[in-house]
Amino acid sequence: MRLSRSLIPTLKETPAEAQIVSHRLMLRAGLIRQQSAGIYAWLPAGQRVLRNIANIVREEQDRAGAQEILMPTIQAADLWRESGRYDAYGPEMLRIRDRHDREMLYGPTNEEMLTAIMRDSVQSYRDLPQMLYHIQWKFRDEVRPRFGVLRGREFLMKDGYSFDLDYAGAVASYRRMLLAYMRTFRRLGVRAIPMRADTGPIGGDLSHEFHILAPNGESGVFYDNAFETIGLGDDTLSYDNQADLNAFFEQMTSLYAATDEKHDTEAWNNVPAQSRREGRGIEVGQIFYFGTKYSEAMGFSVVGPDGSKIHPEMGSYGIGVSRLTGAIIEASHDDAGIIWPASIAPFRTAILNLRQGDAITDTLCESLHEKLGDAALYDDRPARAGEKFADADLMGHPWQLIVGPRGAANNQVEVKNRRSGERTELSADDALTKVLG
RNA sequence: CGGGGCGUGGCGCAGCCUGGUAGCGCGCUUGUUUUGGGUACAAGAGGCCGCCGGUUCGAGUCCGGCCGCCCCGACCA
Repeated sequence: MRLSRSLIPTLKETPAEAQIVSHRLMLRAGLIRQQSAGIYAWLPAGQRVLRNIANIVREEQDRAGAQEILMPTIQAADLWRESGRYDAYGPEMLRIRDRHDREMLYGPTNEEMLTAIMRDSVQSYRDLPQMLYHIQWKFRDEVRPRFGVLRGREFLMKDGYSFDLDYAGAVASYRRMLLAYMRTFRRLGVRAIPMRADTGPIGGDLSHEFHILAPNGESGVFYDNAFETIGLGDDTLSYDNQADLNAFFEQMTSLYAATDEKHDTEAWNNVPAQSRREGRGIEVGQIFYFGTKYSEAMGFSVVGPDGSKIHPEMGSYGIGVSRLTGAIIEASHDDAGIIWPASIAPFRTAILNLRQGDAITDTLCESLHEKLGDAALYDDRPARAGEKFADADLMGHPWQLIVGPRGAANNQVEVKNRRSGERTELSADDALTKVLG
């Protein structure tokens, strides 16, 4: 893509409303623009990041055997009356009336809807287990939206739901998702730590929050530093092997990790002092088991092999897709701007033409652009070198191909790695190889 | 929801106290210049001063109401 033809409006100065670094950088790098408090438009570069994150989430959900569906953003109030949550939910739910004065709402989540769908479609124990998910915009009318997309009112979310015949099945689904989540975060280029979370009235140990470590995190976190070195769901594990899933679950949950809310001083003291780590974390996902809460309340049952009625055991699995965008920036940036992990960067490579209008430089840049295709952003603006450097660093492309007239005359370009800052003079072909590798 | 603050060109801000033709920096346009980390000079374009009402000969400025946005706290993915 050519920068001269793109809507990527970078800003030299920080808009006054943005306080924390990810919000500032998202505005300055031209990823988003605010429309209302906690509601954002995603501009081309931002949309690419969002799409990249969503695609990785989708691929890992599919790999774990979940099926993608798509549910509406607008739901009928009556659905929520069935579970009793219409009255219980409070002012965070955005309630709307249509032209016929019917009560509707902009969904904050979809347990009711999916339970109703299952109720209408699944009658036999033979049809279970099932695991479904959707990636959808949701809305919670936060009292006080802030921190840009980290605490927005409208947000893009992956929500998954499992339906099993019994508790053992629900546990198996839960463990499967734990592995899927660790694989997802690993591919996103961040280290997320599963922390024991509040299970509320359900009880048990089947609720975990996934936190990315970042200085601006909303929660204080305590964890065993083994999480900084162990493999987090590598490919040797198989979803088809329950022993693998159990062992992985055991490994993830036996190490200490908790937010300040669930911090247990006694257990903490059992962690060797040199392994204790304290910091702050941003929650980017949560998984939990909630049993038959909705299947009972909404009358969803299947017939068992002996003719008995079984209310399926359910679990819910969320990942904040739009929130991850901000969270990853919080965890990966420097004074100059964003440092994108390659897997989700809007553009893997930027081509910086330092002498727009110079025939040799132009030709080399065009050729690089053609070979790299859509994964590259070609800065073909008639701007000064300094501006191009600053914008490229701000936007955070993992690689920069810096093409100036001196080098171009010898078919040489400079390759800069955004994260390490390392620069290398290479032939055009070698540069391409390096960037594509 | 309690407490605090702010709305003036695309962005950052001054002007308001003490009413009298709306300003600065950045960005934008054109030209010259410069040419590897936001160059210099010149000439331009661009503003229902958040909205409504009041006071006044006259309101960005004073008064009232409303709307929007931000920060701290409580709350929350």
